[in-house]
Amino acid sequence: MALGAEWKARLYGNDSATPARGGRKPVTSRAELEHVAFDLFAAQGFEATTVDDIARAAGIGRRTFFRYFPSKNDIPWGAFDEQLDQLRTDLRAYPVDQPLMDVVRAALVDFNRVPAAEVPWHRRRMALILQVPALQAHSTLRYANWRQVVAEFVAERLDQPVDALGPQTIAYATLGVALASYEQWLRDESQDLAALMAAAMTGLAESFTGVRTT
Amino acid sequence: MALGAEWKARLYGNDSATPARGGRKPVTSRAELEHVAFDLFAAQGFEATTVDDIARAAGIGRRTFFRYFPSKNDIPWGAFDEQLDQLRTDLRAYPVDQPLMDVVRAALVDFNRVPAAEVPWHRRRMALILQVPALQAHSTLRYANWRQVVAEFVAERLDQPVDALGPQTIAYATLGVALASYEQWLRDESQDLAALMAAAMTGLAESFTGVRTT
DNA sequence: TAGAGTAATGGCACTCGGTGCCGAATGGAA
DNA sequence: TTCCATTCGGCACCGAGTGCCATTACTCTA
Repeated sequence: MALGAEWKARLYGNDSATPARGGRKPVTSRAELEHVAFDLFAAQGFEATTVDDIARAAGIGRRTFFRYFPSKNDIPWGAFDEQLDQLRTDLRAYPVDQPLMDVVRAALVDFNRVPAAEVPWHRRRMALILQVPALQAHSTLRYANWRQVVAEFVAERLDQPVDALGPQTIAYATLGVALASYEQWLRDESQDLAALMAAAMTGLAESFTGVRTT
Repeated sequence: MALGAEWKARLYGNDSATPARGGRKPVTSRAELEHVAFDLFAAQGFEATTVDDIARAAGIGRRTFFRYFPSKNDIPWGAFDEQLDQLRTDLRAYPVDQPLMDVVRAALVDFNRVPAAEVPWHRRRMALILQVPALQAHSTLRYANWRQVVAEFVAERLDQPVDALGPQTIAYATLGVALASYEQWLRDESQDLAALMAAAMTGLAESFTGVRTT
């Protein structure tokens, strides 16, 4: 379950400067398998689609499927971990005098911005992740890395250890904001994801007004 | 995975006024199995312990185990869903003029109060849930019910639909506060869980001060 | 052009969680 | 004792995931 280190090297590209001298060429790609799988999911549902089905539809062996994805549950996640590096960078690109939660909110919104052309695809992806129980569960493990990135940034700003209560709480809460927003976004096509996230964040802030902070 | 309706009836007690006329007596109990399982988990770890191991150690058939727990992942959860009814009640026991987030915070703290005698047990339970990847993942599904209870209460107070952005965001964020607090609590024996939750909540509130709420 | 080396493939067998089925065992009530 | 309800647990089966390993396909070099 806990996506080993080999995978990071294996899954997320050729790691730039890999010589890759010889050897047989991969017969397919993560992207292609993802596509094949999504079609099947749409047709028969996630649970009802077996890895065998996917492999057969893609013309590869079942065993080979598991060389492209560590698990069936990972199919919808694409190159998520790669994007985390971007988030890490983005968070630090904001001026240091900008209030902490403003930065977090802005970065959250940015992180989840997708090109208009990919919106329908992204919807399907997120619908799977947020609505299929097995994927809901699995996603927790993926979110952990995301939270870690946020927590690291907050920890720096607050000059606290990463695993201290403050940074961790904020990271968890921010994730909550994101998830609540996504659920809303999936419910209503016409809503703008970025706007929802901003609204959720400020809404949460508002709900705390009047709470004693000492 | 999605714990069916039969289970609610089956797992969580005799449902008070059940006549239970005749029939063979259960040969064991959830509590006993939980105990046997925890011993094995402590000895060999969660992953390394198979359902067969547990059944054998408890002197029951493997098939029977699954009549007591819907899955291996559910072992540490005890009677969680029962407690939710308590939370639901508690939230409404606070005066209506008490600020929303104060009530949520107080209820959160109350919900997680455990008798001193059970603290060591609770620690082991939560250590499993929060640290074993498979259980981390599975717990998401259990938390959903918890969030629902909080969201319902918030929705009433704000006079919004349960699935609106506000209630959902607050429910998610509150869950985050709880999880961050638990992680902290597990890290340091000497900390008081209730105090950590209160601190996390007010800390989150503080972090929002200065955020524009319009 | 014939290797030699390298990397991906995919079949096989296996483990483990989880389920449907069904006969056997158990205990209360008539 | 008989009937009924309920639990037990074996059996067969499914699907995800893994270790092993021979095979295939590709590149580079002698």
